[in-house]
Amino acid sequence: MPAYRPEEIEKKWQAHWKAHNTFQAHNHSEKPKYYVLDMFPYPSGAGLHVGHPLGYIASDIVSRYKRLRGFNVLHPMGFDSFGLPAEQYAIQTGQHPALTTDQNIETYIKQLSSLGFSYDWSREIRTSDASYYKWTQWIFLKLFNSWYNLDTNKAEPLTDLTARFAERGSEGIRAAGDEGDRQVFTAGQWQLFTEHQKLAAVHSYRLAYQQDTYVNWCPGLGTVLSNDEVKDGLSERGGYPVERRLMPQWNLRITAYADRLLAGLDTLDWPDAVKEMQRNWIGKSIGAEVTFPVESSELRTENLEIKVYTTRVDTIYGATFLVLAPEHELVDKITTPGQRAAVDEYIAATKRRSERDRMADTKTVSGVFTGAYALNPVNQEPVQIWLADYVLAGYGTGAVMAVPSGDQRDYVFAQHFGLPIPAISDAQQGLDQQADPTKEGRYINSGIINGLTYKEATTKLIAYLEEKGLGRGKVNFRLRDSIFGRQRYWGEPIPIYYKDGTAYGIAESDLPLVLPEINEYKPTETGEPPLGRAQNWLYRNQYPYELSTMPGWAGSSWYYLRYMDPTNEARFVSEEAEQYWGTVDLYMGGAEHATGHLLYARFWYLFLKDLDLVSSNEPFQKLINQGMILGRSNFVYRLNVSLPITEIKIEGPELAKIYPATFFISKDKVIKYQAGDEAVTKEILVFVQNYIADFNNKELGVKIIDPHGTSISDLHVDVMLVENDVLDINAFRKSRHDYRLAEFITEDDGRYLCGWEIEKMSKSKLNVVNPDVLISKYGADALRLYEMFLGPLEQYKPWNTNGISGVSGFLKKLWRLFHPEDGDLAVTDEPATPAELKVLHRAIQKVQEDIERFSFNTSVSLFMITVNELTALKCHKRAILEPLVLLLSPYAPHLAEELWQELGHEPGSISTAGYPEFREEYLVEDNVTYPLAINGKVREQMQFAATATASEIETAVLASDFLARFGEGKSAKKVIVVPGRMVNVVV
RNA sequence: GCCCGGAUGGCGGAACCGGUAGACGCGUUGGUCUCAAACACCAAUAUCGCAAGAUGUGCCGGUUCGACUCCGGCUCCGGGUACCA
Repeated sequence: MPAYRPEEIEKKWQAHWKAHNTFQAHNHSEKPKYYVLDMFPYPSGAGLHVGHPLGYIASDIVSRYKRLRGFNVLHPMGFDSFGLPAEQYAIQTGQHPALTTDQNIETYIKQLSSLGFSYDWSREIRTSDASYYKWTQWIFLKLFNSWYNLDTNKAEPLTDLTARFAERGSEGIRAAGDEGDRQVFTAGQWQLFTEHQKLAAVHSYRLAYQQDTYVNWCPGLGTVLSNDEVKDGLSERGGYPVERRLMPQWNLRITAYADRLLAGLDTLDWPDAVKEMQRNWIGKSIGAEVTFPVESSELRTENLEIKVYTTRVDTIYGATFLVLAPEHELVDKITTPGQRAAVDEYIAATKRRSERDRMADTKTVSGVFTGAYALNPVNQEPVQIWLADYVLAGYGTGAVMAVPSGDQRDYVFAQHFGLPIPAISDAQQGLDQQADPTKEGRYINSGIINGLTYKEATTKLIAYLEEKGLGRGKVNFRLRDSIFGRQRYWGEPIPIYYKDGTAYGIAESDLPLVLPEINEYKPTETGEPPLGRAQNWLYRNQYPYELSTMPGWAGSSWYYLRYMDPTNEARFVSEEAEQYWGTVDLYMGGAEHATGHLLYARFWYLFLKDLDLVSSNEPFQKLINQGMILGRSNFVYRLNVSLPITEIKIEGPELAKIYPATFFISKDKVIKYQAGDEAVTKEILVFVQNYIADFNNKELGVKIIDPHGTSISDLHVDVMLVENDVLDINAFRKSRHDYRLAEFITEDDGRYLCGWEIEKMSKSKLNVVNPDVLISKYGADALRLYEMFLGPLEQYKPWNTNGISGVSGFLKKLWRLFHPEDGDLAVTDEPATPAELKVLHRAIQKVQEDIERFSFNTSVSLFMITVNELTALKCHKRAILEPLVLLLSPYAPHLAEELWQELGHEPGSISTAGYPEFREEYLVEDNVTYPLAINGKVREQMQFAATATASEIETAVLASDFLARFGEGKSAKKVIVVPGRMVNVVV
C-alpha cells in the first residue's frame, strides 16, 4: 500500500467489524462490565450534521478505551422512532409514518456506520416496534395497577390495596395524591360496592390515572403538551401557541416520587447544572397550610373555609387580605351580589388571555375584590378576599395570604388597590416603596410571637395552629403529575379499554396493543384523536380502546434496560441480564433533556425498583452533556437598489432572461460605505451607473429608468459556496436562478469577502456542514479526531471546517512513521532510546488521564506533539510505534486497525489488545531545569537531577554564588522550592 | 428577578495542586521543492519597540516571594427558570 488512503482503510475495517461482530457484547463474561450509553436519536429526515456525532464520538472513545482496559463493554444504539415530525409529514403527504421513519433510520445507520462506531448493532431497538412497545405498554399497566403507599414509601400493587379495603375499609390508608378525590368507606361498604363502584374508588389511587386536568393545549398540533415541551408559551416542536384548557387526561403520579427524585440527585455523578435544574423543577418548599374561615353572612348558610399555603407562616399577623386564583373552586360561592359583575368580568378577561400574554405581562397589577371577607385565624381580624391571576390554581392550594409588608408582589398589589400595609417586624421601619422579605428583626404587632425571631416564631405558630386545628406544617412541590396522553397517531397506544365508561387495563397476555392502520392522520371531524378513525378497533371485539397515545418520552424512559436483553419475548429484560449489566456507567447526551427525559427515566426506574423489577436506585451513574457545535454562518451584502424598467414588449420567460441584476458588495466595502467613506460610496454609485448604461446600450427593448434606494441587507449564503470567507462567485451565481445575473462589487484584489456569525446549525441558515462530505475528503478518523480537537467536550463551540486539515496532516505524518517512503511497512526492531521512550510514556500516561477526565481535546494535541517529536527523532521502531497505535485506536480506530495488522497481528484484534504499560522511570530520567527567581523575578535557570529532593535543592541554592550576582549583596531570608517547578529566593 | 456557567492572541483553545501565560491546531507572512499548481517541508507570528526592554489572561481592589488560577466588589456574554406564595 503506498500513500495513506483513508477511504480504502475505513471501508475495509467497517466491513470487517460487521462481518465478525467484533463489538457484540455478551451477557456472560469473566470480565468486569462497563455500560456506555448514548441518548438515542429521533431519526429526523434531515440526517446528521457535524454537530450530532460529537457525543457519539466521545462515548465511542470511552467504549474502545474500556475494552483495551479489559472491560466487557455494552455500547448499544437504537432509535426513538415515535414522534411528531414523521406524523406531520404523514398528515401532509399521506405517507405512513412507519415508512418515513424506516427510511430515515436507514440513513442514520449508514451515516453512523461510516464514522466507525463500535456499537453492538445486534442489540438495536426502535421504540416504534411492537416488540419493543409491548413492554412500554406493560410498564404502563404496572403503573395503572399500582398505588403509592406513604407508610412504606413505595409503590405497591393495587391488589394489596383492595385487600386492605376488604379488611378495614379506607380507614388509615395513606397514599400519594389528593385526598380530596377519595371516598371514605368501611370494609362493609366496600363489600357491597358494585364492580363499577370499586373501580371508581380505586381509580384515584392509581399511579396512572385519568382526571380532568388543566393542560397545555396546542391547537396548532391538535394535542396536549407537557410542561417541558412548552417553551415561552409556544410548543417546543413547531413553535405554535399553547393555551390552558381543562380536559380529561391520563396522568402519571410522578409527584409521589418527588422526594426520592430529589434526594437521589445527591448520589449522582452528574453535571451540577443538570442536578440544579432538576432540583428547581421539583421545587421543594417547606411551609404551612393555614385555614382562613370565610366570614359568615345572612346570604350564606354554609361554613366555608379557604386554605392557603405559605412558606412564611411567621408573617401571618401581617396578612391583610387573601388572594385566590380566578379558577379557585370557592369563587362562585363567596362572591357577593354587589361584586358579581366585576368578578365575572375579571374571570372572563383572564380566560381570554393566552398563557403567553399572561407570562409576558407581569408588570401590570390586576385583580378584583369578591366582596367577601375571611377571618385571620390568629387574631380574628377580617381580611378582604380578592382574585388575581398572579395566583396560580395549580400550585399549593390556589390561594395565598397576602402579606404586603413582607412580599414585594403583595406590596405592589396592596398599594395599587389601597389596602393596608402594616409593619410586623422592627426591621421594617418605614416601608418605603418596597416590602422587606428578609427574616431579620423581631416581630411587632404580632400577638403571640411579638419579640421573637424568625425561627422561634415559625415553630410556635405551627404548633399553635396545629393545636387549634387551623393549619399544619406542609411540604409542597412545584413538580406536577405528568400528563401522559397525546391526541396523536404516531405513538404507543395506551393499553386501556372502556366498559360502561370505566377504564380497564387490557390483559398482559393481550399485549402488545398494536397501532391500527388508519386512512388519514388528522383528528376526526368530531374532534377525536386520529385513532378514532380506526375501523373495528375494539378490545375483544366489543370494548372501545383509549384513543390517545403515549407521549414521546414513554419509550425513552426505559430503553437502556431493553438493550441488556433486546429480544426477550417473555420479559422486558431478564433478571440475569439486568443483574449482570446493572446500571449505565456513562450516559452521554444533550443538556436539553435535563428536566424531561432524565427525570422521567429516573421516575420509571424508581417505580420498577419498588416492584423489585430492577436492582438499583438510580439508572444513570455518570452523565456527561456534550456541548452543541454551532454553525458559522456566512453572509453576503445586497445593495437594495430598485431598477424599474420601462414598458416592455416582451413578457414571461423572455423578460426573466434579461431582468436587471442584483448587486452584492464585499464586506469590507460595506463597512467603509456604512462609515461614510466617500470613495467607496462613489465607487458603488459609478458601478451601478455603468451597469445601467451598459444595460440600456444593449437595446434589449427595455430600459432602466430612475434607480433609487440605497440600503444594504445581509443575507445568509450557503457556507459550501464560501472558503475562508471568500465567496465562490460563479458557484453562487449558479446556486440560485435569480442571482444568475448578479453583479459583485469586490475588494480591490478582486475577492468577494463574506461576513460571518456564529449561530445554531440549521438548514434555514445555510450553515449546515455535512459529515459525509468531510468523511469522503479526509476520512472518518480525521473527522473523529477533529471533533474531539475542537475544544472541551461539554462546551458550546463553533464549527470551522478549515481546521480539519491539521488533524488530517497528523494522520499522514503518523502513516509516514510506519511507511517512510510511503511504500511497505518499514518498522525496525531496534531497541528504543531513552528519548524515544520518554515521548511514548508521556503519551501513555497523559492519554489515560485525559480519557478518564473526558478531556479529549488535549489528548489529540498530545498525539500531534508525540508524532512530531518521533518524526524529528526519525523513530521508526516497533517498540515505540506499536504501543502508540494502541493508544490511538479509540480515537482513530480504522487507521489503528490497519497498522496493527501490518505489524503482524491478527486482524481486528486491536480492540482487546490491552492498554500499554506506563513506566514512570522513563519520564524522570533527565535532569530538570528549575527557573530561579529572586522575589518573584525570574533571573536564571539551574539544573538539578529530577530525583533531587527539595532540601537538597535548597542547600545547593544557598551554597551557590547566585546571591552575589543577583541579590545585590543581600543574604537570602528564605528559599522556596516547588519540586519540578521553581526555586524562589526571598532576600 | 432568582439559580448555574463563562470571559486568555486574528480564530478554536492549552496551562492538572498558585510556579517560565499563549501548548496544539487553524489562519497569516516569508522561504524551499515544482514549468506551474496541489501536496510536503523550513522559519516567523500576544502587543508596543530597530533593539535593550516594557506591557499583557474582561474591570477595580486584596492575599502571596509569586495569581489566568485564591478572596472581595463590579461589567459583559451564555444557559436554565419564574407572579411557586
